[in-house]
Amino acid sequence: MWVDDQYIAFDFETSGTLPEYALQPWRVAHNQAWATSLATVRRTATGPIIGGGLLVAEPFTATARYIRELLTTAIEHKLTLVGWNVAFDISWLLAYGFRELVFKCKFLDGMLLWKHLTVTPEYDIDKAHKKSFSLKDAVREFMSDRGGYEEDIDFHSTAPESLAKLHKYNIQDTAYTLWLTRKFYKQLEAEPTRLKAALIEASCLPLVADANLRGLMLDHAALRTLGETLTADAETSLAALAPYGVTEAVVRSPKQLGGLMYGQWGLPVIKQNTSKKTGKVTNSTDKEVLHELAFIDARARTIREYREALGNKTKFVDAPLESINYNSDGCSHPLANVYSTYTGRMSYSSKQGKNKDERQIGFALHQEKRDPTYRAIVVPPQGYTLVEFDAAGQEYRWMAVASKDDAMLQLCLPGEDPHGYMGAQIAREEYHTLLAALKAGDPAAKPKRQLGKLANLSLGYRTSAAKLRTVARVQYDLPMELPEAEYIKNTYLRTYPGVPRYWAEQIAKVRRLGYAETFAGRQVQVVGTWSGADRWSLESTAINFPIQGTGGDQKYLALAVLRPYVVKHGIQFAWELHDGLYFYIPTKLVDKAIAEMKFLLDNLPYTKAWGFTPPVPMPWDCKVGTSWGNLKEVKV
DNA sequence: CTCCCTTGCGCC
DNA sequence: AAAGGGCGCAAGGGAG
Repeated sequence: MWVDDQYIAFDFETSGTLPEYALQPWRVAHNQAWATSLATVRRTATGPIIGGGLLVAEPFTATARYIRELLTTAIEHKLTLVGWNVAFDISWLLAYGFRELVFKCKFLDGMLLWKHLTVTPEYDIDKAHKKSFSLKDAVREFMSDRGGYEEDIDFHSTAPESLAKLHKYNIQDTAYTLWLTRKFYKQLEAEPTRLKAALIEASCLPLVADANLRGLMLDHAALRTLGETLTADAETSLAALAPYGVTEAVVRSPKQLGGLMYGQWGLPVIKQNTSKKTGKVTNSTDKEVLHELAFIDARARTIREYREALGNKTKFVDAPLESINYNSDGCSHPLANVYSTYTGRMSYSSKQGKNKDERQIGFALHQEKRDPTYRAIVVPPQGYTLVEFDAAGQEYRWMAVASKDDAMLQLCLPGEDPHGYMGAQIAREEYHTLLAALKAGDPAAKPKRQLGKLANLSLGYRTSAAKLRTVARVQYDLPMELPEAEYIKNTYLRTYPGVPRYWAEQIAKVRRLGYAETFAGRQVQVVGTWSGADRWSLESTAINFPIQGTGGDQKYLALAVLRPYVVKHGIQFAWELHDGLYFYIPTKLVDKAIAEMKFLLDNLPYTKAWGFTPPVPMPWDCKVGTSWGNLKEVKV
């Protein structure tokens, strides 16, 4: 239960040698950014206690004194530190050198609690305009009499009257944060499982703040090699295409490329895009189109290769290099955002600011290609080894749990091979015959399992046969035709009859309740016109949310359980990729640590944390390496 | 010129 | 009628 004197809210105001450096705490170490004000607020029976102070006029030791006072007070009195988007403020605590104390503290984020209460997926065309969860929006919505207090605040002035005003504003921010967090917390108390899911999630905040502050070390030689390869690839493609009127500008413009291919070359238009807003129809030049056109004109294949080389060079070589160049600490800082998708998953951003003012602080970490030559650019710091734990077959397993499908559940038991099973079904073979052939290295067996894997990964969410055919042809380069795709889809539905049953029952349930929930108790509001244009979208949310959302909750539970172990052994949380968690482990500790961490992960306290016991094991795989590109599976 | 929208595509 | 879901980033094109 919420008890006022167990919480203390805090908030930093920050600045730097450039205004935008105020958002980049890794510049503290280089005197390019600093905190200008720290405010702390507690509620007591006799009134609020306000702490902290103005920092910019103070010597550095005073800043440290205020921070130490906050953290030691919190630790001594077992207070939870409350903030708004608090991972940012935790990064500042860490930037000033208080790692040890920070990791002894509990944190809570009012913004995230608000999300837990209100998040709803966006359905309309206007997807870009998502609800804002800023403190100012919360104040406007819940404390309308206090609105406008943020007007005329200068975050960077050093004039005494401006500074006094800034600090007063900071105290207000902090007080509102505490009031709002308290309100949201009490609201969640009525639904204990939802509150618990939020509290487990909150446990990861200092780990995330630490990772955001530290950033990623990149291997310059690997970046150079990748850049040279992609530049050479692009030049080769361009040399082959230039005689036919292709230039870089043409390939980078769908409109110009369409004009060339369909106008001048006379290739057939096989797919069109219709704008949802204007209804305007354009000729598609996407990779599916190029894949199909390649059968009648080899130039289409080269165009696809050219466009890929250009795009990948920009995204995975130029952007990482630019971020290192920008940050001045030799690192790239893709920023992790907790609970930034409606299912609860994290996302990363690689830029701050918008349009002309954008700054390249990181790169598209979540989009890094799987190819080891791309992933090789990320390396652990000196003396550390990179270790990945990934939740084995995460979505397949949660789909098995959600659908209660007998065959799926059975295939989640130790020693089974779901893709081999599905492959055998498709090939009309006996499961164990295929397993034996796979084990014997029979060359005909592997493609059969591959097809099973494709079916298992693609068909769990109402994918059409046409879409399956496209994925098989374009992604896997399998010459599949529609009848075969239909056969595979039917085989899938026959093999796992619980899955279509789950679809129907889950849709009906969510439609009735108005919300969907994960096995951890995280919810999303799903309301709208179930009979209209939004129907498919609403239904898909109903089906998808428990699977993807539980995966997210599983990741937060894993981080919560690993946190004490990681802190105790000097291990650093590096980043996440939905079902994968990456750590830097001191190299001397690796053997012992991976065994112990895997044990913790394989035995996560689902029942205690969620009040739900998965009916099948939820194992984690472990990979170890000296870069993201050379991770090797380790059997622990 | 800036800003917004659309297309295209990378990962899970 | 038919339709996997979730994101973020790059680039051109067009509106103002």
